Amino acid sequence: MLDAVSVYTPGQAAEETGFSLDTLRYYERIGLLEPVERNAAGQRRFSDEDLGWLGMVRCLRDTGMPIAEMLRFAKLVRKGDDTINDRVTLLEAHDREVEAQIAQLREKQAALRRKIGYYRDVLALSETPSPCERVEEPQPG
Amino acid sequence: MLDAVSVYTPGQAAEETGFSLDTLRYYERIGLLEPVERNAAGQRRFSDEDLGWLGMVRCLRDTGMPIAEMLRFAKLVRKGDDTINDRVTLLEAHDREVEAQIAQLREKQAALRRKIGYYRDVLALSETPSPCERVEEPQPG
DNA sequence: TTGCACGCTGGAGTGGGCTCCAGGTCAACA
DNA sequence: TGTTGACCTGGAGCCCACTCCAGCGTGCAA
Repeated sequence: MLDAVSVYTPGQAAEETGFSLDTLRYYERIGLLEPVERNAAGQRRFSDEDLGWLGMVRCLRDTGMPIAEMLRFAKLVRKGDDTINDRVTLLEAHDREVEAQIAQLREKQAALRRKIGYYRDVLALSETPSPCERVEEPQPG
Repeated sequence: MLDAVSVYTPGQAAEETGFSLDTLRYYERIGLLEPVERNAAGQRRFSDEDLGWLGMVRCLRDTGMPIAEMLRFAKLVRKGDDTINDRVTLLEAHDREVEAQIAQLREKQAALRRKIGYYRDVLALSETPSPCERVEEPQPG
């Protein structure tokens, strides 16, 4: 397979990853991103590998992993293939947390919808006043 | 229906709602919670209504609504029944955001699981070395 | 009558995750 | 030759949502 190795300016990297320039620099500063290659003028040139890793970071970040834990994962990756077991353990734990997060969102969303339904009933009754109907429980808010 | 009106100490309210004492005081301070009743000694006594509202707050907070927006909602609630339409609008918008959040989590979770699967394949191959199998794409991390 | 638990206040501090800024370099174009 | 525009650095600042603290009051039980 012919690996077309590309190189990206900071602006392009930001565009591709959705992280801001400042965030990319910040990630490099704290070691979440390994020191990025530079051109003669000292400007960053991101590689495909960098972008791949940033994709992973985005995935973890968007699922709520704190930076401290991403750093732990990054260290494992850098340590080499011996750490794959540990990486799986870490990612599986995270997967379970994501699952829990979704479950909790669904649950609260259901409550939210009940509330909306309650308000709708109130509105329906006030539009068509008929003394026989009644919305059961008064609700907070 | 016989409303057994209860009253709760700050400690009990914290217990019931899962918010810390400091958070309850903070919410009152910023106006997310209306000024709570006091006993002769000036200590807070939370009502069932307070707890009900705090339940709503917990639901909104746990689904990621920022405090500023909860304050907007709180103001509508205080303004009275004329605002029920606005409240529905606000909550429906929030419901859509929750939906989007869940969708995004599911999507990223799928990527996460592909990654875990990839690692598992790598592990399986290194345990049972057989040169015919190959894990397709090298992955970042 | 003292000791402890619980609560009060105003204000300062914290932690996470960026975000902004001044002052500078460099390359390309008009 | 001058002016953009993209990028550099170190360090300060910001926002959110709490969290902690000193110093104080109250009420009950041993």
